[in-house]
Amino acid sequence: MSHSIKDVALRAGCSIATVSRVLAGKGYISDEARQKVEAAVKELGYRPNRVARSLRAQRSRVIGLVLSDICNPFFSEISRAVERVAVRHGYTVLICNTDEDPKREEHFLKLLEEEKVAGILLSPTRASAKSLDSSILPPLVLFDRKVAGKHLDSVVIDNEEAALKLTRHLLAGKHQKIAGIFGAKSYTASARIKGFQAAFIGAETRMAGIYQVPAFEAEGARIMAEILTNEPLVDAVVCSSALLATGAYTTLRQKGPHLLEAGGFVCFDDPSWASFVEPSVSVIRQPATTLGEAAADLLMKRIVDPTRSVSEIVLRGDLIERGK
Amino acid sequence: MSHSIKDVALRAGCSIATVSRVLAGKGYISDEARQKVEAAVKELGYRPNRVARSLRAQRSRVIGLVLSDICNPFFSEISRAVERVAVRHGYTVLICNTDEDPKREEHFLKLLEEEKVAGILLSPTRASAKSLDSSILPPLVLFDRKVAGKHLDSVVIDNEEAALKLTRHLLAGKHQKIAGIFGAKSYTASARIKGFQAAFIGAETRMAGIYQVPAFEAEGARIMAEILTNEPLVDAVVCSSALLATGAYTTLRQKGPHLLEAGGFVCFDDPSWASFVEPSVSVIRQPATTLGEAAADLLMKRIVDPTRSVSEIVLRGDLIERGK
DNA sequence: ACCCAGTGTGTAAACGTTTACACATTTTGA
DNA sequence: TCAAAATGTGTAAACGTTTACACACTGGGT
Repeated sequence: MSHSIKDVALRAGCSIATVSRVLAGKGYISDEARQKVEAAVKELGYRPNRVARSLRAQRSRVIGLVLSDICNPFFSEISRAVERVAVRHGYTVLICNTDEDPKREEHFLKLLEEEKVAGILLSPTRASAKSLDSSILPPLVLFDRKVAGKHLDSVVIDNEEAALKLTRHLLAGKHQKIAGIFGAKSYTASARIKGFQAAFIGAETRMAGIYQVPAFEAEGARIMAEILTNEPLVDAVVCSSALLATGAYTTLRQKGPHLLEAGGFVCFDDPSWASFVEPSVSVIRQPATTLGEAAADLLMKRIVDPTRSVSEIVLRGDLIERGK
Repeated sequence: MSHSIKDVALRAGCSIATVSRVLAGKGYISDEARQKVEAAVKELGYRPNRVARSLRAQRSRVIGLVLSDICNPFFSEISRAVERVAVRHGYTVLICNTDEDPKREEHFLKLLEEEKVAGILLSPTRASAKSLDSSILPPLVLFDRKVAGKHLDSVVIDNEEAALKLTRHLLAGKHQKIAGIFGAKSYTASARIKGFQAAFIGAETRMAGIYQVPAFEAEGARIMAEILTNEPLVDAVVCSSALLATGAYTTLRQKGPHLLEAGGFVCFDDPSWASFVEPSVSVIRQPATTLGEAAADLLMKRIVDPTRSVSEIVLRGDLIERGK
């Protein structure tokens, strides 16, 4: 068993209040007491118990990060940024994978409340409105996605604009029929679909189907194969995330290289290979690190001042034009 | 403020002990009491305070995951597996990025001890031996890397054997001079270097330099360019991680396509593009999910029974032969 | 000589649980 | 019929902090 503040007090020959004050560095302390306490702390290798601290303070130095898939490079980049900012402010990060499942999301939000975390960063699933008002939650900042009808701190990317930009870029080529592959269930996907559709207004190129599948590589590969057989006239594809794009690209390499050679493939998220395949593929690069940092910063501010006015930050994706 | 067990007791017309017993489901409780308590819990929307629980129990339902970079796909796959297992056992995961910095590692280990986590999963940096015995740590399982001279639970991959296998595969081709790019500072890197070197014993092909750099994409690109200019005779490269490989590959696309065309590039970690570039590249696929699950399982067992005998699990990497 | 502000320290309550112990009542078994 | 065991409940202590409050002492200004 490790030592408690009592042991330190005993050793330093003072009361636990004095020890606590020395540790916290506030209140009046004589030099003599300070030195004795510091010596005792060192000798015993005393480390304060954060659980006790949290209980007393009614708030811990932990923040919760609730996201749908830490293996998605977009989210892992965000996690990294969040962790950095948190550590800089003396917080640690509790990570929760929802897999886009509202049940799991609700479970985690409750859990985090029970853990008395100082704040929560959440990229909500479609159906999360309910879980949000059902209980008294700690300070909360949304990232990547918003919740309809809720006025909350948030940091998102203008997905509609980005998808519009990306699709228009494709439209500038001479493709006849463009299909779109998007993630299922997410706010993000809907926004991108809107932008995708908007790009066709007044354009000659015809839009083919809009496909929504769970955001995994295998799903991207599967749906791409399906499109290739069901809609043989499709000669261009917009892909809504690195994971889906990687899967779709693999399929295209095998079963639709003509499409790739004609530059008919673009996607979100700048996967590493996009720059070195031939021809290289144009992408929307999402500022994931900036997003993660902004969201974490916002949360820190919200924790310090719960009454501050709501911030809704919108970032823009960058179109990186490639294609040989 | 949310409700406490006291409020529930008041509402249910019993003592807090009874409420606690109903919630824990142990001890003798009458049906009447149980129903009243359950009703009160529901009406008040009561949720237990885990911080108080942890303080009382001297152990929380949180485990710490200490790794060097969550953006590294190898580690993010592990994180995901760990999180899954943890949640299944009713735990949450506190994530800590060390960036291979022993100072940060030491800081996090102390922090996790202060948080009274139930256990720790650690992929140690080179210099972590000290921080490991300096304090009384919670149950600990090492993953991906071991610590020399310590007999601790661990799950690692046989990196020497894997590197040997991978290099031999390259040796079967007709390359003249093979360079190796490895991560810096890590136990893993040393083991892979050993295997790399061992492959040349009795072989005709000459080994060129062994390069060690921090495991980031940009570093891989940089060092690859350096090799190309400093050792123009190098006609094959072994790369020690997906991150380094992606960087190195990008450079090679531009400045050394002949090397790629001759199949002179192999790496660890099966990055997504390895299968669809031309010619496709052979890799060692590391069983990251298996590793993460095994490590988390081991930790769960260690938490339940601190006296059980130490397990050192060694997994094998799979050589995936590609190349056109 | 007295008061007040500024220092320095200790005591004890509080945070929300779990649980050992005590006590009361009921059931069981001889 | 009575002891022992089983059942049900409450009281209070403990976990390790922080901090309000009380108290004591110092020194300076009147």
